[in-house]
Amino acid sequence: MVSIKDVADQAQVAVGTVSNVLNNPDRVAEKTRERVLAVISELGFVRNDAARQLRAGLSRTIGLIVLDVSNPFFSALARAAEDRAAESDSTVLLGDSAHDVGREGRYLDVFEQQRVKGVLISPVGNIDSRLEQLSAHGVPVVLVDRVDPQGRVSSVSVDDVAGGYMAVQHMLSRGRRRIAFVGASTDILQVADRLKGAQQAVAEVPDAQLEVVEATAMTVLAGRASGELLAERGRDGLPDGIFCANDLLAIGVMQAVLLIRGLRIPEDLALIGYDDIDFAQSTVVPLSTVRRPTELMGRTAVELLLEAIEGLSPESRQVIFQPELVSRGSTL
Amino acid sequence: MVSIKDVADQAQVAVGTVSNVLNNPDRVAEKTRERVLAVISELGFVRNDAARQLRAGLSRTIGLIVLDVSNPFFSALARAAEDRAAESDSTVLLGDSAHDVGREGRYLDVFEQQRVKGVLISPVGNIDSRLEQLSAHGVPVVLVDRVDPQGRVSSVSVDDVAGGYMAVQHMLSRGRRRIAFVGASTDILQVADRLKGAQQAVAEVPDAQLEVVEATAMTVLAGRASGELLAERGRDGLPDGIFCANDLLAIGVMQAVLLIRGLRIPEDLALIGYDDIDFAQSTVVPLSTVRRPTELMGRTAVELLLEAIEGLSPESRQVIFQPELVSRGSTL
DNA sequence: ACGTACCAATGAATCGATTCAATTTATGGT
DNA sequence: ACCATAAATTGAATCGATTCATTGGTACGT
Repeated sequence: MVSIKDVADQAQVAVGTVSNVLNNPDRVAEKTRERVLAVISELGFVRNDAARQLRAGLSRTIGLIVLDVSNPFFSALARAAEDRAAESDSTVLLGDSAHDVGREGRYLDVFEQQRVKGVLISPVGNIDSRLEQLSAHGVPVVLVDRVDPQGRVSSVSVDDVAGGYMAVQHMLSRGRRRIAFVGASTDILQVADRLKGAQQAVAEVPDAQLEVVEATAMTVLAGRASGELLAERGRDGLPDGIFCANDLLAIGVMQAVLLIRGLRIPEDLALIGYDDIDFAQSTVVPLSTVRRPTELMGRTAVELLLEAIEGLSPESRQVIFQPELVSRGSTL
Repeated sequence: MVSIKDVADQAQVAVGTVSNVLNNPDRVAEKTRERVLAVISELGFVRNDAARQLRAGLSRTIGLIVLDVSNPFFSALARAAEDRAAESDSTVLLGDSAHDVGREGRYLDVFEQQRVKGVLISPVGNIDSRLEQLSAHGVPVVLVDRVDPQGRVSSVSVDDVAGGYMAVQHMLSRGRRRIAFVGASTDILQVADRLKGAQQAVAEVPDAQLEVVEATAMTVLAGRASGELLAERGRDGLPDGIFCANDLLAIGVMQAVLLIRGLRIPEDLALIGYDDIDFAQSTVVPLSTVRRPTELMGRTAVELLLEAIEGLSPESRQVIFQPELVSRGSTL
């Protein structure tokens, strides 16, 4: 394996000079620099990161742990984070906890051993003890899609109450009045917030009413079941607008309403989802939905982390983004 | 920052002993070991990976670069690879090239600098020059979902010809005879292979015929367009079985056929896709499809890499997996 | 010709864990 | 009690890049 020493010998300079060619090129005379660079590519020298960061005490790496890489929200966020990190000459190590506490823990261990500069994490469950440990070791943390109730660390998240509000307000503005909310258990914070927003919107319009339909899960199949349940009532008992807590549910509802009951969307029924997954624009009737500013969140998360690393702002910051309404055929 | 030296001082032993507690616990007397472990947790000592691997010359890390983390095929593969690597006390660094040569290159650079043990890669384009460089530096490589035509490195991939064959053979065995293949340009190797398999299956049945419909892309919308084109012909010109080169296309075809033309699946038309994406089982009529053994591929890729690292088998191995038919409602 | 800056280049010390030859301590047999 | 042997412990050397005080050169002004 080629080391800086080999390069130095071959180029007839001291190791310090080679190091300067790499890190402070302007301190080295042009002739020398060229000679060294020539030797570097001739020998195929590649910097040993371990030695660098042993000396430096810190790596140029940021750890990112997401709940599910295959979730488009997280993969897009990860990409944005990587791009932003690259701009600051850092690399992102991506870990997929797959909603598993054990995997999350293993990644945190690895990250600590690697002496990452900081950690971005969308935590599985309660990470209080982990937060303690990381901060005890001086590793900055930024929460993603979650706020720290105690405000110890910075976070980026989305205002789901506003998202729920804008979804329902959109249907109300289109003249719909009998609104149904379809979502899984409100134990899930995000679902509860979206419902809260929906309630606020309905409260502002005198003759509007909101009905809550609890689905068994946040899946297409659960949505289909809820859709059938609603459609069975016949024309009169039917709501004229349905807000689903995510796009998968909405797709299920659409399948039930359209195919199994032969109703028309949006004529008989307006429908809106949440998340703007890829599929939303490919449904039979393109699905209106609420989109989170994924890329901005990824970039901002990295920026908050860099701030924390550089100790610029000692106090933590909770950045909350506003979601965006995407209006498509299902609410025309 | 707590180092092994601090632990040694506090526990009144030599640094070598602390190291042995961590790496060769049975060489240390029980009493000493306990004392050292107590100090370790008391001081919150965390091994410095940089120092370890500087000394060792090699990390305990494997680099994995996939084309798209949000693709369920790759995310499942990545998870399996991580699990397998963990069993061998290694960690996987996951990089998402997002089909971008620049990103791929950046990851390879980082991996080289980090002195990863080896690299698993699903390459974006031609990586001949990269392969040269990596092998020149002695970094073992295993290709994923791609074979090296020159057989220099090991690989894991899927027999797409067999997959195409079993999809069409399945429909033939159900009595279908007028088969259509819907796929994007056969420039894509995978599409070409699946078509080849379809042709083989049809060739084995005297009165069966195969028609090729070229879609503009491998998406739901492109599938819908192709489906409408086919359905426009009316009953007589219609095939009685459609094989789509992936599930997205099949979902599009299903939308067109079912909703826009009011045909029945599978009565009027059998339909089968490829990939077994999550959505396949949630379509209105559950979609039959062909599944690749994703987890096995991930595990095997790691195993081939470990073999190459340990230099057990100097010659490369091309492992080709057989896909599996998943029969659902759309081909009953 | 001499002194003062300034620019380039040098190379020893450093980071922290591991390794291994050397040394100390413990154990058992007679 | 003594020696042989095994077990436990020690600590200096090592990995490779960076840093920085120091040295060697060059240019310029007087």
